[in-house]
Amino acid sequence: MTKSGQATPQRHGLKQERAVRTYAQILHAAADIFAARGFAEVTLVDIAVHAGVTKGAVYFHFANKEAIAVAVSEEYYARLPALAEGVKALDLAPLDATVELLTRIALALRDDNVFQAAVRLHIEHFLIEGGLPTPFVSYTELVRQLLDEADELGQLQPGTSPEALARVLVAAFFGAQHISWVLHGRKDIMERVQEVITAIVPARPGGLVGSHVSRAGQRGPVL
Amino acid sequence: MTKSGQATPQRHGLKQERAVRTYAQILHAAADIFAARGFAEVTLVDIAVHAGVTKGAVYFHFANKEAIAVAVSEEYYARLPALAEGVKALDLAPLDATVELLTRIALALRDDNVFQAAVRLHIEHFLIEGGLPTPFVSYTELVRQLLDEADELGQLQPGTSPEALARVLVAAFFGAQHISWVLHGRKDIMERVQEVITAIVPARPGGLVGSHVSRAGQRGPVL
Amino acid sequence: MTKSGQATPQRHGLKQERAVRTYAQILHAAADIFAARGFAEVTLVDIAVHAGVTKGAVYFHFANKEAIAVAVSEEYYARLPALAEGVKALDLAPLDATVELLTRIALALRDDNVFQAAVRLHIEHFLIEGGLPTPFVSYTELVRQLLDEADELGQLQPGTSPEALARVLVAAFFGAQHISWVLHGRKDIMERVQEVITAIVPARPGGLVGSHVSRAGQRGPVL
Amino acid sequence: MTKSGQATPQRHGLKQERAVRTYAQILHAAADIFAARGFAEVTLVDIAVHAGVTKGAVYFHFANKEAIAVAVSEEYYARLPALAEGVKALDLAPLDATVELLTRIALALRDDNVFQAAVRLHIEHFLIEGGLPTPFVSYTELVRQLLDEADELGQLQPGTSPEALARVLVAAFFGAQHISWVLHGRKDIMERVQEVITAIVPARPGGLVGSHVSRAGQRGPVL
DNA sequence: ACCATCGGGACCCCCCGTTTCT
DNA sequence: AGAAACGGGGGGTCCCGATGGT
Repeated sequence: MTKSGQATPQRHGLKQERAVRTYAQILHAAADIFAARGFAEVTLVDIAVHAGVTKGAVYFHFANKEAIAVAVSEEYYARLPALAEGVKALDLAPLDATVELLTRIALALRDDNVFQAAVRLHIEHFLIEGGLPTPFVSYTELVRQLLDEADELGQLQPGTSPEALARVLVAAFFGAQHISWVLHGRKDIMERVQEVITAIVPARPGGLVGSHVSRAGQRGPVL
Repeated sequence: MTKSGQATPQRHGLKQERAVRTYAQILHAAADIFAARGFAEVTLVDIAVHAGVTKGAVYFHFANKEAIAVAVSEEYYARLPALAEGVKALDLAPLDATVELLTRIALALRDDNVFQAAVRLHIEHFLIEGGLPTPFVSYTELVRQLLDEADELGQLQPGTSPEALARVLVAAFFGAQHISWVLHGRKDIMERVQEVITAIVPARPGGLVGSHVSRAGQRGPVL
Repeated sequence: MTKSGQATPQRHGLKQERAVRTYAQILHAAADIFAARGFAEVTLVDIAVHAGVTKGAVYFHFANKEAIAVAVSEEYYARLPALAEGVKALDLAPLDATVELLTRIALALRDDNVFQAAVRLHIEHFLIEGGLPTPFVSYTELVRQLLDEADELGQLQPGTSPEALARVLVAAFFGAQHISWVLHGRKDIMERVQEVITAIVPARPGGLVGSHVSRAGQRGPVL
Repeated sequence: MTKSGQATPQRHGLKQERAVRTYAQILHAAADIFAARGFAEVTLVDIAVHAGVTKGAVYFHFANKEAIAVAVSEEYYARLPALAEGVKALDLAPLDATVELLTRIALALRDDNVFQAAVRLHIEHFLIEGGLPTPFVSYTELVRQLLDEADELGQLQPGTSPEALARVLVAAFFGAQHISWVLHGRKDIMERVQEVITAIVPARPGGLVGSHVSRAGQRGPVL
């Protein structure tokens, strides 16, 4: 959330740095409020007020309400690869990397309202006429690559298709976080995701479920 | 759809059978249209027109738009047990019964717009102020019971919690059908659900994935 | 302006007589206010307030603001023939009838806000997306028929085309009333129209400009 | 269009000639676009874009949107006398001069978008809060002077008031061009104006309708 | 009882003409 | 002169009662 780094580097042709600040304010205010109340129940004014600017400012930066939603969603899709890079950098075995990736995404879903907003907006994507990025595919692709590697190392059950397993894993992860959200406001998301990992990801050689790495990743009070 | 039974059990003594017909018309029109366009994008007039009645008629039978959504959802929750009974009647081994149940629900999701509408409405439940039944719990409970039985028969991996497995299964199933819907309009739902079953339900002794029963179910309509 | 007669006989399928009343109220309020301030400067709320109803009522009777304008315009085009009939009934010589017709229309423009509104709306027709009736043509046709008759009676200058003369007459009449409106709020419309008649309509045999009939038509204080 | 002269007489000492160019660009872009779409339907951005400048530039030169409209209108009123001078220079008999004047104005209305814009803006003058020059009066005055001269030469019908005839002529001319605009996009304006002249201007001694001069004028551009 | 007609009021998005910073 | 921000409605839409017909 710091100005440098992940969020809205130098989008568009925003010339003045005040504009960049305003843009980011609006985007994050929107993420906050979309995460909490969804697309339909949020008005432009809500976003503007929450961002501490006026409707006009919002209108200057975004063509319409949908454009804001799209921008939030794109911010999410811009962060995902960064997250993946972070895992890559750990140089783990593929299955451990998979677990680590899912764990980190789960954490982000619990703590980062851009993630929360993006998921919720995608759920409501039919309300948003144009142009949310297609969900799941890049995500599934990410997981599939890791499982392919694992397969080559002979770490999957024989006869298991990495592609199918990736799809199942993504589906289960998505379902688990969704159910956790609906039933308990994502309070239990880490446990539910752990269950998913345990049940679906093959046991890793010499490793317990939940490696030290992924444990380390759990900064917040998971249990 | 018979007057007695699951749907609209003698709703406040509808004397004239025309009223019953009108009620059912509205309900099914609503299911159709909710399934296709969601809650927010549907207006009372849309439902009225699609049902071939006037706004006044709708208003007579339902307090408001949400009440219609709730009624559709309740219709769904009334059908679920019936579906479960159907599986029970087959007298299958618990894991086979689980598979059968999931398969049948997937088929219903593909073919029956009450099911489709209910899932979609639940997805948008935050738009619907009051009173959609809490989702997932009865569902998860159903699966858990079957897995408990399987556990007692020693058909689960040692150390596996039936409850956790039930949650994972439900999550994966939900996620799979959702992704299938978003990406391909549920055209590939059966394959995706099969993948889920294969990856999560333990292999049944001497049984291939997809028993004759569930195969048979893949052809005809649900009931 | 009485309920019976000229205005809004039994439009649409307005079943309840309150509805008919409301419709007429809105229409006349709109005429009033359009006549005074034009299309663009009038809001739906203005009309609703002036009619003593709410926006909802307006929305029930008219699809949008333009539809109101169109209705007012149509009301005008419904009254024109009636006016022409009134002249026909006098059984005057064609040129006298022409004069009488123009005179009566001028009076209506001075006194009747449906006429005023229609003319003004037509002036702003480019603001009104769809469907104002094409102006001038039926009007010109009316005059041309009278001049044709006069021509057959040899009352036009030899070599004069009745059609062209009709066009000129209509143009001059329209121009005169417009200028009178812009410069003097139509206070001097009768004099200006009289000037037009004098200059363009050939002198009638044995008749002075401004026959007794048309004088009689001038109920208000013309001079 | 030359820098000196009719348009933009040293408007508040524009030092830079770039500014002069920009001013003219905006003015003519505005004329174009006002002529085509009227005052209300044109936005500042439309004008700015069409002129190839930014909103800021527009605001530098004009206080607000109305000021642009007023400037266009004034440009028109600055050109009218020049047009009259051109006719004067031909040294025609007064009635011929009248015809010539009307013909040239008609041509300008057909070909020059400053004229078109001005007429249209005047039509919508009620939308333009302050300060459009009062229309018709200087125009009528011009014609009246010519008809006065003709009267003194005994070229009007006895008993005809030159003033009234001027008013009728202006009214008919205005009406004709307006109707031509509304019905046929001014394609037939020359014919319609010719009809007006034929019907209202007394036949000139030894001259046919449409003198060689005005005929000549029908071909080339106005100036 | 059941349903149709009609009217009520509450927003919301969008758009735009304007200033205020650079 | 350009970039950015401002704020005020307008029209449209909708969900829903009141009121009557059948």
